[in-house]
Amino acid sequence: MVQYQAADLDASFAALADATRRGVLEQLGRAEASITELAETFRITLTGMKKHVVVLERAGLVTTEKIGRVRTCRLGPRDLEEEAAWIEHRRQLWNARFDALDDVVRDLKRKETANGPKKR
Amino acid sequence: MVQYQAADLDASFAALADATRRGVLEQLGRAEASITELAETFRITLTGMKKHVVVLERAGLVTTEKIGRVRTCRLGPRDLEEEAAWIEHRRQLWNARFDALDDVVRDLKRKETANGPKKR
DNA sequence: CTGATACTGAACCATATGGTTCAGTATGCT
DNA sequence: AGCATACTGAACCATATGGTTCAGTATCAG
Repeated sequence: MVQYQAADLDASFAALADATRRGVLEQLGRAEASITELAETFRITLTGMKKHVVVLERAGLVTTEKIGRVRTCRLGPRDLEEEAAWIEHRRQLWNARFDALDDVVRDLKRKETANGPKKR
Repeated sequence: MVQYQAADLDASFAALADATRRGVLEQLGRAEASITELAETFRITLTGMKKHVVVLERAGLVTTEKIGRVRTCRLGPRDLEEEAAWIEHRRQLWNARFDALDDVVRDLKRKETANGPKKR
C-alpha cells in the first residue's frame, strides 16, 4: 500500500490551490521560462512571481537554475503521481459509496412502484 | 475538451491542502459522521471541526444535513473528477517532456560512448 | 421543568498568503 | 566605465487560515 506523506501533499495541494501557479505549471509544460517571462504572462511584479516560483519549488513541482542574470524555471522533479494516486484512491471509495446509494435508491423506487405511486 | 473552472479548482485544492481535512474525507469515505465524532477523531474543538467542514462543503466535497441536534456529514456531491483530470492532463505533458529529456540524455550518452568514455 | 448534549456564532490570536514598493546586487552590453 | 537588465530581499499591507474560548440556542432524555 502506498504511504502518503502528509507534508508533501500539503505543500503540493497548496501550490495547486492558486490559479496563477496552475497557470505557471501550464506554461512551463509548454516551454521553460524565466521569472521575467512568467511575470509578464500573469501581469504581476517580478517579486510577486518569484514568490510563486518559490512555492512551486518547495512543493517540488518546479526546478530552477540561475545562469548569469537569468533564472530559468522548468517542471519537475515531482510529477504529481502521489497526488493523482491520492485522488484516485479517494474517488474509488467515493464511487463505491455512491453506487451503494444508487442501489438503495433503486431498491426504494422498486418498492414504491410495487406499492403504487405515492400521493403528492 | 474539458474546461476547468478556476474557482472550483482553487476551492477544492485548497480544501485538500490540509491533513485534517484529508483525514475527514477518509473517515467519511468509511462512514458518515457527526461534527462531534469528527472533532473527537482529530482532537480539536467542535468549533474548529465545524470550520473544516464548512470549507469542505464550500468545495462541494462534503454535504451535511442537520437532524435534531446532530449535523451528519457525508461525502459528495463532487467526486474530484475535475481535479483528477487536471492532474492527469498535467502529468501527461510532464512525462512527455521528461521522455524527451530522456531521449536527449540517451543520445548524449550514445555519442559519448562512440567517442570513447570521457576522462574523470 | 431540568439538565445534558450538539452545535453555532462572535471575537480573538498567531501565522501564512498574495500582492505591492523600494532599495539593493550581479551580470551583460557598448 | 557606465548604463540597462534580471533578479533578490526587506518591509509593508489586507485578507485568509487554523486554531482557540466563551456565550449562546436548540433539542433530547428523564
